[in-house]
Amino acid sequence: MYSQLYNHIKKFVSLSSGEEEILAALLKTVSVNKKAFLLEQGQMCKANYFVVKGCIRLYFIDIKGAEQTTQFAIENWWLSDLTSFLFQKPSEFFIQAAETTEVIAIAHHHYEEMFTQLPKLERYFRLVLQKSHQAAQMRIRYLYSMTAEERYHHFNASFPEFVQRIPQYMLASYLGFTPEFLSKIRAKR
Amino acid sequence: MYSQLYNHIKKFVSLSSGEEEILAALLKTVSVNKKAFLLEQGQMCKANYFVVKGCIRLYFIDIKGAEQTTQFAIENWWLSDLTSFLFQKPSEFFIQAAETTEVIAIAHHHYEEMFTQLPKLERYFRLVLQKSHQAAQMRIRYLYSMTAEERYHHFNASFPEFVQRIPQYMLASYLGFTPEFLSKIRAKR
DNA sequence: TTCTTTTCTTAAACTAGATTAAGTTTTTTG
DNA sequence: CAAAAAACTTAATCTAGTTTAAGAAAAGAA
Repeated sequence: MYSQLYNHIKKFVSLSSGEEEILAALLKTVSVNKKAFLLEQGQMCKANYFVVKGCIRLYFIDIKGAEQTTQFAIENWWLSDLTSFLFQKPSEFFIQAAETTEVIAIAHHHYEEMFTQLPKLERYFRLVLQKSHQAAQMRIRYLYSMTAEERYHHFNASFPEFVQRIPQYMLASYLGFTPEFLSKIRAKR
Repeated sequence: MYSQLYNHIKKFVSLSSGEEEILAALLKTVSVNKKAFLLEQGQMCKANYFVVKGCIRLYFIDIKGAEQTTQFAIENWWLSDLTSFLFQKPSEFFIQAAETTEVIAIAHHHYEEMFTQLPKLERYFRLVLQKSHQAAQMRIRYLYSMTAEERYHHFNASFPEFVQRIPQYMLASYLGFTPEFLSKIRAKR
């Protein structure tokens, strides 16, 4: 059922089958069709999501009405609007499936309980968040040091299979430029 | 000695005086003069730093030779180049004191030991990292939705005292534009 | 297969912000 | 204190990337 998550956790901390059961009681599998939403602007972010299969993205709509993708999560990554999730404040973001996606959700009302019942997951999430923070530091570095064109080529070289999976307009907004400009870059080849 | 850090930890988890002693054995206080470095490009990031008093910044030097500040830490914040710190890889960043600063350092060779000896600190760092991740999500949102001028006014309104503490060229690079452009914005008042 | 919707492309006009360069003010240091 | 160094300003010129608008191609749906 949740074996993919268990395996991910086991890369970082041990987990007995008794503990798996305790955890299972707090989890829920959710299937999201392509383009469907796990979170919409104005709602409280109900859960922290672990992607089992597929791809989800965090985005918002800017003043001009354009979608700005700020994060993607694929297999074995967690994604949530933490500000909204942790404090149950209305979100400024959407979380949408970029492909038909299956996620495991840990709901807000189970989140602290999870750590009380399974304190070793503090370590797991500490390590997961450490990795996210590392990624964020690199992300900002790239945004501040590369031109739009360099960011595209770099991303494309780093994640060629992923680039194939998502529409270009999502990638363009993630890399911080317009779809039109992405077309221009691609036309140069 | 380390009471400011203990107090910060106690906001999140309990800490007995016995545990304080265990922790103290792994920590070190470092004083850094204004403009001095805790980390230079090419070195391994030796520690994770908790700012007791003052201000440190994480920056790199871009292809054009300009300093790009990607993060600041002031009182009661942690800062490190996580990629370099965790994996002891040569860093692409500098960590420099923006003011004469006092930090508490947890060295790389003590970091995992700290969690073994004091597992409850897993929770403390999980919560600290959660907050950092939240801040990173907001940061990206602002970078993607506001103009340079809006980012300046927003930051200025949010952290007026902090803006007074640092040179404008550091703030400009943190907000993602040039010092010349910042002057231009300020001249509009 | 056709129709509809979504995604991608092209190109001309435009602009936010960078660059360059010189001068001014402030801070630091001997 | 004077001199040097660091930080800030101003303004003209320039450019990377946006905007607008229209059409083409690809993907879904029926």
